[in-house]
Amino acid sequence: MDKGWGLTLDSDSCGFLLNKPPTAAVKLDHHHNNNKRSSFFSGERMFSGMEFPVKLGSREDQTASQPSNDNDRMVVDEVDFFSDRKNKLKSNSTDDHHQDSRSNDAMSVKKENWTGLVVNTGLHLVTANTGSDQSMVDDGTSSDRADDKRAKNHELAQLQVELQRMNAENQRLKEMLGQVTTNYSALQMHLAAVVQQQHNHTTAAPADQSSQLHHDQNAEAKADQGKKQGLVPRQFLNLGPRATAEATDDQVSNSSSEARTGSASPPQNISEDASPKNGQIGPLDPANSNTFRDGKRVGRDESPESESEGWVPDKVPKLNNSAAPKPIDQSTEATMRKARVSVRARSEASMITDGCQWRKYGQKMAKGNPCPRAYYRCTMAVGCPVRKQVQRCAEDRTILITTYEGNHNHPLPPAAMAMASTTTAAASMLLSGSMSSADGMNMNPNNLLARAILPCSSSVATISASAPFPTVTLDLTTSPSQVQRPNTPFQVPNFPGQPPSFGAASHQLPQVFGQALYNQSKFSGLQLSQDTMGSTSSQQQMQQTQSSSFADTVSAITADPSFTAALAAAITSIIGGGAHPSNNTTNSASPMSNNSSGANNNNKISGFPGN
DNA sequence: CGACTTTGACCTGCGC
DNA sequence: GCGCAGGTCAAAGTCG
Repeated sequence: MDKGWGLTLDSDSCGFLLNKPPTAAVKLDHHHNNNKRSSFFSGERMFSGMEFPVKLGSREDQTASQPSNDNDRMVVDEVDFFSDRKNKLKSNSTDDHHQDSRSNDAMSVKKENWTGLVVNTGLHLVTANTGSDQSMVDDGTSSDRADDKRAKNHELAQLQVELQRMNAENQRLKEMLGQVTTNYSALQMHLAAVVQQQHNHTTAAPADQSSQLHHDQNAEAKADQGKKQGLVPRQFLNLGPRATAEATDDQVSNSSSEARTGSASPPQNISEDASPKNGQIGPLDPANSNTFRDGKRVGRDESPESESEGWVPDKVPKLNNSAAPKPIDQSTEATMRKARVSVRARSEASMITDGCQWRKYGQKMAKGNPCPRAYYRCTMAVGCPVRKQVQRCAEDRTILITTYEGNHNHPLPPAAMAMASTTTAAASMLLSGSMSSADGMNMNPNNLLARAILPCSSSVATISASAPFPTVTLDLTTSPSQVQRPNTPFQVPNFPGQPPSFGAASHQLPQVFGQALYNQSKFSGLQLSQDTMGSTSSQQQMQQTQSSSFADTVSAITADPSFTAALAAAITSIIGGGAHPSNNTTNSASPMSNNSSGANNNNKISGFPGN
């Protein structure tokens, strides 16, 4: 009978194992076997001999009850149970556990058969262990030991079960976190857009004027440079081939302003940018084609690096000057365009830790910047098209400019989700905005985002929709508060998944968007780092008041019934449309398509005047 | 030994 | 056509 108790210990553990995945269960079993071979083995004897009926009943109880009650459970049951379980566990997966109870019933009916089965199946896994220990069994002390062991095993099993449960929970939370992060970014953009719209309506009389005012404010620095070169700060408008064609410089400014305001017009600019890619650009005017051609150049100018480094000026003239129309097919345009997301962050490290694995495949000295530009390729998946360029800002060596290009074609680790989702969302928005303009506001749910981002972009994020590569620049180096808009304090909390490196940069990823929102739209090259230039002092003050004002702003905005719908649409677009890019390789929909080869040619960074 | 970095060569596009 | 610049490739070297 003591044997039976010993058996119960094993069975208990086994009972716990029932809930566990096969692997864990197996380990436990082995462990138990080692510790309690004697008891277990005796158990087998018991089975073969006499005790099945009792065991059966107890076994059912165990299966139903789970670990906690096992201690009190009768040994007999466990013995049978253990044998059954062991055999089945080893032979089969966890599902078998459920079947165990069934089998137990069957066993009661057919003892001999069952035992025979036990022996056979058990032989492979169990018998070896048991065989050696048979002699061991039987003292009262052994039963005590068995109790202790059983208790320990029970605890262990519980802990393991709990651990697994926690792991599963953790996994779910991570997934949720990724989605939440994406949604959060979208919401921020939308919120910024709404705030800006409100601000525009309240402050400015005519939307156009107001928009221009903002634009002018934002672009002042740019304008200065642009003027130097004979360019107008409005280049942002130029982004779309159409914009240039349709609008003169002044008109361009107007259109841009509209986009900022969040009116229907904004998408136009964006759409223009993105539209070419999809070939949705409505009518391609020769002028458009021309502009588009310019766009190529602009695109290079726009390349985040160039922007960040203020290389723009040189190219800007080119853009304007490049009036020479060069007809380009839509398809060509599409191939040429590749959305990019540039992240500016302060970091001492040579490269921002974004959770992905990168392999350096090249390094070049870029004109106008003493710091070499490094080219990295994502190595987390064989065919992953994502590439990034890392270069320090010539103006401020502490600023690290990372430009992402392409969509990951593989699952991302949680740590990489934040960055990937952010960049993807930004790029998606950029493209989607273009999409919408071409097709019409309502065509794509992303339009909403585009609207949101555009207005924001004008003030906050830097979007260079221009030519080949529409680029969104997320500037983490500046304080979120915007010079232009005291009202809009979006300070984004830390990204959950954000790697510490960003923290080191002193800017959290979420801030990327927050700042992006605040940054003025920079036309590809025009802007100098206005962020750094203009707003530092005021921004700091603003930040202090941000938290309170932000809460107010949020509450006010959320109060608006329309906001809910807009928000839902934005989230939907991001999740459904925008989110996909990260996981899908060839999602052309996202701005970041893969034409790496094409990209090479297109990007040309004009010399950076400053350095 | 494999993975990664370094670095010069090569390709492509654009401006003059 | 030539030169410049950006971007990529791939051999050689380095590191764990």
